[in-house]
Order: sequence, then C-alpha cells, then structure tokens
Amino acid sequence: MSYNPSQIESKWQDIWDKNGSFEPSDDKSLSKKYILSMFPFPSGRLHMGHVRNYAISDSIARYYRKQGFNVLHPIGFDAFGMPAENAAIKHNLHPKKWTYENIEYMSKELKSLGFSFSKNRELATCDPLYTKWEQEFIIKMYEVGVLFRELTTVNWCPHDLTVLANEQLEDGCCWRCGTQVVQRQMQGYYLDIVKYADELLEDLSLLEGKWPSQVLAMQNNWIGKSIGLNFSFSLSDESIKQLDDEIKSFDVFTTRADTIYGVTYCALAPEHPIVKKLLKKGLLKDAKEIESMANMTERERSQAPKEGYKLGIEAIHPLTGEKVPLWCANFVLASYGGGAVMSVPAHDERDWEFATKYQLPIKQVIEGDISNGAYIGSGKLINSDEFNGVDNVEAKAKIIALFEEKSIGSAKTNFKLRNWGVSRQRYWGAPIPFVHCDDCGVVPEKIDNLPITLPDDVQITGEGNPLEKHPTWKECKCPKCGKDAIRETDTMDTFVQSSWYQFRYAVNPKNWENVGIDKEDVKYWLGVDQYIGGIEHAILHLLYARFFTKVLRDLGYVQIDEPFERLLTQGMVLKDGAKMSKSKGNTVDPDEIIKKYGADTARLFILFASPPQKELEWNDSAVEGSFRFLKRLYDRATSKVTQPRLEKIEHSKLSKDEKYARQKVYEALKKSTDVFESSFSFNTLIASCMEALNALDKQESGEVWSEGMYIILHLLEPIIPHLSHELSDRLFAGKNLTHKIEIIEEVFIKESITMAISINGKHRINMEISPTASKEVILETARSVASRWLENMTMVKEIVVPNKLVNFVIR
RNA sequence: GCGGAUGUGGUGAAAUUGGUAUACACGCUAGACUUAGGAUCUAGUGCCUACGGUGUGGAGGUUCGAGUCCUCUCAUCCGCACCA
Repeated sequence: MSYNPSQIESKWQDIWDKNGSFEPSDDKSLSKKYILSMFPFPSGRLHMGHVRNYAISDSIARYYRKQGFNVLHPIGFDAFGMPAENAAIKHNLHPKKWTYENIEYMSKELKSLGFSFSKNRELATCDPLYTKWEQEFIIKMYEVGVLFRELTTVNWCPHDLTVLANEQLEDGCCWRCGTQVVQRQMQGYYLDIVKYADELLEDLSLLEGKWPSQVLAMQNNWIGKSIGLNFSFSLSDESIKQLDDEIKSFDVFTTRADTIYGVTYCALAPEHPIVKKLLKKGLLKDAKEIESMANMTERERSQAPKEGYKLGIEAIHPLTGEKVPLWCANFVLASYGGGAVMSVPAHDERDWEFATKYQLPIKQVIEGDISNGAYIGSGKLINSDEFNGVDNVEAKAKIIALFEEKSIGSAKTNFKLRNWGVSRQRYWGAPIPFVHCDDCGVVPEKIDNLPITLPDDVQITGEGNPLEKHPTWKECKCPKCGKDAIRETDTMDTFVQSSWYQFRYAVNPKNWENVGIDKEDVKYWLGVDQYIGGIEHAILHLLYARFFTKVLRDLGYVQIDEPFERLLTQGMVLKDGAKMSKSKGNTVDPDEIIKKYGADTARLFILFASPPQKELEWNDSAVEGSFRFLKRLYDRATSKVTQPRLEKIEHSKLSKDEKYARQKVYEALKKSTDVFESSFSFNTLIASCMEALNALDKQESGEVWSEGMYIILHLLEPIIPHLSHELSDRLFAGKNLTHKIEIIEEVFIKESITMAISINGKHRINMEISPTASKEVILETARSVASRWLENMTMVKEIVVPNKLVNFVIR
C-alpha cells in the first residue's frame, strides 16, 4: 500500500479531537510552556502566511509536549473590525453572520492542517463574554485615569460621516468614497500610553536577545524619547493687547538649549491658540492660507514645501530681552512640544530653510561653517553672553540650570509616542461602556450591567455610525442618578482586544463566565514562552499589548511586566518574488495543497524551504520534492523495518555503512534540541533527517533500520505529525513519541577519521588516520601523503588541528 | 536623511562559530526499468582556457588559515521620516 495522506490525516485528526489530546493539564505543579501565535482575523480563508505561522508554533508546541511539558497552545479569532462591515455593505450580510461563518470555515481549515491547538480555549473577540471583561478593564482604567476623554483633531470623511485612521487615507482622501478628508476636532476616548512611555522604553532592555533587534529598534524609535528644555516666551505688551489680554505667553520645547542665543524668530503650528485667536479676530490677511494649512493632515504637510505667514506678533527673548517675530509655519507639529518652536536657523536645517525662504535673520552662536547651511555639529559658543567659549554640550546643561534657577523653564522629557485614541464610529466593535447624562456628564456603566452588547437589528450602509442611527439602542438610564441618558455609540479599536488575549487564554475555560483574568492561572502560564507572528505587528500590536500588560499589572490583574518572553517574527510567504495577493493573482490556496499532497507535505515544505525568520519563496516543484520525501519515508518504514522490536545494538559489530547510518541518525537527534528550543532552523533538522534516511538506505541491517526509523519519526513528529503518528503507531505502538530519546555517544566514535592536509592554507589532499593517533604520527603520515608538495621546499611551520586538518607552511 | 537587516552555485539554502565552502533539496544532464508517466532507481552537476587555476557583492587588513573577525565600499530589502 502506498502513502495515502488524506486517509491518514483525517484518521489522526479525529483521534486527537476525540481524546482532547491538546488540552493542557490543570495541574499547576507541572513545568509549563506557553506557545502562542498571533491569532488570525477571520477574513474567510487561511492563507499561506497563517499556515507558516501555525506550522512554526505547532512544531514548538508538539516538541515540548513530547518532552513532558504542560503545553498551552491556544488559538482564537480577532473577530471585530471593519472588513466585517465592508462585507455587510457589499453583500448585505450581517457582520455577525459573516464573522461566525468565516470562523467556522477557518476552524475546519486549521483542523485539517493538524495543528495542536487547545480547542476548549478557542475564543472569538466578538463574543459578548469577551467584551464583558474588556469593558470592565476599560472602566477600571477610566477610574485610575488611564482612560480619558479628550477633544482632538481627527481625520474626518464628510461623505461617510466617520473618523478615519491615518492608514485609511489614500492621498488625503477617504479610501472608500474618495472624498477629501478634513481635520476635525472631536471628542474621543484615549488611553494614556504616554504615561507608560518611559517604562515601555526601559523594559525593551529586558527583551534584548529574546526579541529580534529590529523590533526593539522600531519600538525605541517609535517611542522617541528626547530630553531638553521647556520654557515660555512672554509676548510684548502690544502683542498681548492685540490678543485682548487673553494670551500673554506660550511654551516651547527644545533639545538645543545651547543654541538659545541664536533664536531669531518663533514658529507656531496653524492649530496654536495664538493663531486661532488671531484668526478669530480677523487680524490676519493670510487667514485663508492658514486655514487651509490647518485642514491638511500631518502627512500631507510633511510632503508640502515649507510655508509660513508672519503673524505680526512679537515675543521677548527670555535671556536677551530682544524682540522676536512670530510666524505660523506648516512644518510645526501641533501635537508635539506645545505646537511651538524657537527657531535657530544657524544651527537647524529646517529653520535654515525657512529663514532663507523668508529672508529672516540668521545668527550664529556655535563656531562652525554656516556658509552653505546650518551647522549642527558641536563646538564652542559665540555671541552668547556669559556662555561664550563654553563647549556646547556643557552649555546645554548650564543653560537649562540657569532657566531652572530663574524659574523660567525646566528640563523636560518629550516623547514622539502619542496617546492611543481608541474611539471608532463603527458598529462592529466592542461598545465603549459609558453613558452621557445631562446632569452627571460622562459616566461609566455599572459593572453589573456589563456586557453592553451590540444590537443585531442595524442597517449598515457605510455612512455614519449604525449605533448612532439605531432608534432605541442609545436610550438608557444614568448609572449614577437613574435619569434618562444616552449610551456612548463609539466602539473600541480592535487593537484593544488583541492587547489582552494572551491573558484570557491562560484562564481555565471552566471559569470564563466568572472571571476575566484569573490571577493564579496567569501567574502559572504567563509570560508567553514563545510568541510567533508577522513583523507587520512590530509596533502597534506589540506595543499595545506591552502597554496593557503594565496597566493590568498596576490594576492588580497580573503580576508580570512583559507579556512575551521571546518573540519570533516570521518572514513573508512569496510567490514569483512578490507577496501573495489576490490582485497580483499569485496566491496559493492552502486547501488545494492539502487536497493534492496532504497537510504533512505542506508543513514539511514550509519549514524546509527556508528558516522561519526569512522570506519564503513558494516553489511548486520543491513542494513535490517534500512530498517525495514523505513517500520514501512511508515506503521505507513499511518495507525495511522488518523487526520493529528495538534491541540493544552492538555498535562495534556493525559494518561501516551501518555505523555511518547510526551516526547520521544520532547526529540529527543531537541537533534537535537547539533547533526546537533556540534557533528554530527547522530546515537544517529536516535536512539532517534526510541525510539519515539516505544513509540508512545504503545499508541493510533490520535493527539499524528499526532504530533509525524510531528516532527519525520521533524527530519529525512536530513537523509531520500525521504520518509520524501513523507509522510510529504501526511500528512501535507509538512509544517513540512519548519521551525524550537519549543520545548514545558510542556511535560518534570512529575507527578512522579523515583529516585534510593544507599547504600554505590551501587544501590539497585528505588522509585517513586513527582518531587516537599522536601528533607525531599525524605529522609523519601527513608528510608522506603530501610529499609531492613538500619536495625541495623548506618547512617553516607545522600546524595540527585535532580531528580536522594539518597545515604545512613551506617556502 | 536616520535606524535595522541581508548579499554564498541556475534556484531555496547549509557550514559544529576562525579550520576540507556549497550539506540537504529543487532544477538540469545522462542512463536503467517500464502498462511510456509530472512514477521509481542509478550516476553526474560552482566556474574556467580542467593532471592545474579560481571561487562566498567589491577593495584592503589581521592570521599558518577568513563565508565567518576588523576597516572602507557597493547593491538590495524593511521600518521611521520636518518630533524642534
């Protein structure tokens, strides 16, 4: 009988299902491993990226399970989100129906790949039970001030009547209807991630060597800490008068306090209160231009050339008392450092460009060449009163000290990281559990009333928020005073759900009704020993999940600082050198591959073709090759293993080929620990197993075949579980899959070894020699073997590297 | 511009961390068997002017010895991008 993957695979999948083989034990005295892959969005079908992700995590999970660990390897679905609403608009399908149908289909696909997920812990984040606990955390966060409401500028589509995220803009237009997006002030809910910025940055050092350095660098960059001076400019008396005595000063932040004497003007963002006030009063002749500037998104502004408008307002330099003109400029960010900057054109490239364009004065305060542009290097200060001659690095500290002494400014740390806006004007998300009361204001729901669930009877048109338009859903009672009130119609960003799912999986599903995050369960299972997912989540998801962990820790739910101990970011799956995508028509459907070759072939190919961190180029004929190997493995297991009973092999009595075969088998075994526990280079382990099978093929001993197959099937079980279980069951009653196999050192001892002989570092010839030969014997033999290169030459040096080579240096 | 990687046969990739470069696989070539097939098996396969020479993007350096360490350089990919 030949290899029939579909029969074998469905047989074992059913056995595993029936036995609940992948449910972790409740016994907390066992050593545990928590292996987690990023959960999928239920888009409808699995793609190869998913298969790769889960093939990796499954191999690691199965490896540890086989080593006797209590393994948690869960899966779920990141089930809220816009695509469900888009499907509703396009196909008139209810998002809930669409989502659950997709989950059902994808669960079947996951099963057909033989992944060893815990079924009892499978979750969908759109489940009201999940929402319930999430809403509770959000209310707790509100109580401690981590969640707050704020009026900020957002991207607003005037046609679809909704807020859009930055990544939903295409050239400043709505990605769906093409309408020009405008900036609009809106109330929204924010999570104070900036409060945790320092800790999020500091703790990156805990992850060094355990997370890819690239991810650490990206997060570091994203948080963007900078230390400088914060101080305020007073306005001149006339200017204050112009502003109706309402504004008398404004704050700026600088990292270059050393250049403060070089300030020749100040630049304000178009959103700055001074600019707004002037606009309101109609004092600006360039009002139209400034307003259109304010309507541009940050991204658009960054692409536009530098532009500015003189405001006719003057500030007073805090040290020199000189008058400094104020400008409104498009390159000043409203959301950073107070939306105002002191401009030092002599020592800042942007200020130089701006000053040159508008012919503003340039005042040099650090020695250096400013003939062709700003000088941003270091040097001694000039034109800086008492600081003249001081090195600029030193001056920076001294000037900050001076400001603090005079109480006109202070050292300040700023972050590029912005607070996390979690409001979405969407239907298919977790409702933000708050109520608007005329008397009490914004009030959190009573915990007993959770979860606040979505109404099913909604019309989803893509315009506006269906919750807002629902006739009755909004109506509620104020949790505080009991009067009629209005429910919040914003729902939460889907990144909120994926920020705490790693804790939810750890909770015993028997208690899912009673508790959101069980302290003891989390204490046992967390941190995640190995997290696996795509690099595309390097910042957002991984930063949010780290942030949530710290917040939940401070709220007393968990006791760890970092959720993911180790992170593996897998490379993309490519076809014809490009990322697989429907629009390019270069996709490979996992279902088709399973149908044609079986899940084991798909898994083997994916892990063999490339190390997991690298990109994987899909190659149809290489898939055939993987299939061929499995057929061969099946054939040899059924035809060569004639005496399945394992007996102690007397190694010394074996022939050379038999010894070599054993050696190859044990080499593979030796390699496996490093592969599964640290390097994850499954490709090399598979190659070693192939080498072992090749070596076994060159000998005929039944006992060597038996032992070899026993070990190879053991090693490959995490990668090709179905075939491995089937054959192991038939040949060894599955005994080779239940324990760790010890390495026999004897097989590595050789009667003779091959040593290379080099002349002046160049490899010339090999020799066979006893491994116990003395240095003298080795050299003697080598000299005679290599005699033709040594004739008439003078020996300068003789180097012997034991077991490896001899190098003769001659002249 | 800043930050992070990566460069090895026709292709995907190995190399026990300074010690015989190209394991394993794909592809290709030739052959065997054959119910003529995209099956299986055997042999070969870095390049060149082939008893020799040369070869890990390029140029130097350290060393008895470098894919591996150091310096410079080129190319590609990814992330961030007016953060004052």
